[in-house]
Amino acid sequence: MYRSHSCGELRASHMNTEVTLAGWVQKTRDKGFIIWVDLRDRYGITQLIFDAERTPAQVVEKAKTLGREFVIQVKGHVIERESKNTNIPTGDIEILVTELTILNEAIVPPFTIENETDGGEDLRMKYRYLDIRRNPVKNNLIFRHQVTMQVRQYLSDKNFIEVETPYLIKSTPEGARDFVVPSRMNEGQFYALPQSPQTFKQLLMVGGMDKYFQIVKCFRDEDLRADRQPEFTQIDCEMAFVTQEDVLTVFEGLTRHLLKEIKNVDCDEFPRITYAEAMQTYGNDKPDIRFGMKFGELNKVTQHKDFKVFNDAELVVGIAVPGGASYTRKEIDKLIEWVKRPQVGALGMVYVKCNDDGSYKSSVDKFYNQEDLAQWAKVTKAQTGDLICILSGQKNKVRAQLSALRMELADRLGLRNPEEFAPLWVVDFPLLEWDDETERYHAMHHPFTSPKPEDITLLNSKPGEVRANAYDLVLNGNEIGGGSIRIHDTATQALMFDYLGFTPDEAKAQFGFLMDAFQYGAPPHGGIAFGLDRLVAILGGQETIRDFIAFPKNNNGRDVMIDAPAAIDNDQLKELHIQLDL
RNA sequence: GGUCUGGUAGUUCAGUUGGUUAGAAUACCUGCCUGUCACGCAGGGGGUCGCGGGUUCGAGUCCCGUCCAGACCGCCA
Repeated sequence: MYRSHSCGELRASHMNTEVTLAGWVQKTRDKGFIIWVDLRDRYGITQLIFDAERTPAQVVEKAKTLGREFVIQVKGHVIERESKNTNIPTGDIEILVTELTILNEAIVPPFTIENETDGGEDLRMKYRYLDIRRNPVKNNLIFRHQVTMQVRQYLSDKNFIEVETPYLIKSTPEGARDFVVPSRMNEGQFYALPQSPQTFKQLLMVGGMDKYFQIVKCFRDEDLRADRQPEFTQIDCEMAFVTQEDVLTVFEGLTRHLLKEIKNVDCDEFPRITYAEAMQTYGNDKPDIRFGMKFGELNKVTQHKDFKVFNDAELVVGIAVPGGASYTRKEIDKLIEWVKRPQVGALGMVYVKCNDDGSYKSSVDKFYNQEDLAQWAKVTKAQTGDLICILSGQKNKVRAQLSALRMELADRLGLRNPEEFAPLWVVDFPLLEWDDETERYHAMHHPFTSPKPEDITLLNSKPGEVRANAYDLVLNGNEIGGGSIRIHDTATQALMFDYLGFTPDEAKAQFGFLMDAFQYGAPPHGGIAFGLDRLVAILGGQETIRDFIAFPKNNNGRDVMIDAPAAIDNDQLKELHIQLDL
């Protein structure tokens, strides 16, 4: 045994006992007559003392050679500190060392192993094993473990069983780009890594495993973001013999359980809004409802004047910014510049100051009088002291732009408190989505999502208006889960594939196994998948998922620590029958 | 594929209209210090200013290209 106790557990009650500790040297403080060493492990820090009067001389000499991150083992007695440190749990005691063993020396680390490190992002990623020694990253990984344990606990208690599905599967053209793995034994053929275990969990339903879940890696070869990694983890769930209501109930329960167990937050029943409402009210299908600033559509109250910009616009829509009337002209100009950036893409912004004296001052006073502006304030629910920001143009674009502005302003106003949690369901997503590039409809969720029965007749006339039995769970402006009731009969599935532009042969080649399975008694089923990395990050109060992943990839999908991806040698390529064309 | 921001000591950063020997903090090394815990004090070492080209008497600074990192748009059923 290298140690009798951890570096986090000794207290005054252990006084005078002999202990053996092992860990890393966090810091040495050499006062000449006494050397203190902070010894660190996963559990905490314990202060060691090497005292010229009480410690053997050769031990003191050895202590003088210790550097940061040396791995050492010490034997000694727990003694009371003369001056205590109330900042750490072990602050009442220290270890008077009698034996010191250097288990391994360490070169000077490239950044400090402290809560507030001096290391930048890329350096920390390159030496991630050192970064993990720091409390913020270490605690995030422990936090993630606690969340996954609670998920397993809850679902297992509800009679779900965890089943593993394969990682080497078949590529499909729908959806994200696949990561692809060449097969040595099958010349010229490739596996694909799953974007999700979707078809397998449906086949498990056909197999009678009526409540399934899996905490599973998924892979998508798309560009990264702060909240997107090429390999990520889903809590993947599916149930048979359920309606949408059943699924929402179970997973609202799971989410409530996690908020209670992990954050000690009690939630009321989650609000539900339709996709159409979300788009109209927040310009976004994953609204952050911790704050207001709801959209007010102003077409009716802006027409019939000479302001051509608004008259010609498909949508004129505004939000009331709390306290914004006090912004200076310069601040508002900056805001206008912000919405005109290419990332947002607005052509301009009209604003109205709701002055304290009840009057209004707008950038379009030339066209609108005080009564008009009062109407606008009413529609956007602007109060005295607010600033109304108005964008106009093509409906979908304007909604996206104003949504971006709403989120930005909320950030600036501190309305997005990471310790506040506002979950909601967004339901009734459209089944299909028009894609300008390919000039056809795509499945908005995936091709196995069932249309609402009452909307099926619209498939031929107004395909864009067909609603699906699809839903997202949204938390603080992030989609943390999404799912649907699936198609479970061959005929409807064939109809969907036909609609999505598959010929019967293509559908058979790619999803024949699923269509076949449906012929052998597929139960009605549906499910949901949560993005675990994102969920954990949000519960942990952060926007970026990287520090909740032990070994994440950088912006370009690289692991800078192991330097992957990398070229492989010609023998390997030859064995795989692959020729590079670079 | 695109937009924006950044790249200067081990590290985090400052560096004025282009002008002497490129600075600070921290880390590191040496010495001192009778209770430290962000210890303190004194001293020291440490730089291809990402890379390549250009403008100029002169470039960390200006221009072009390129690489790297981060955020975002496209993309992510």
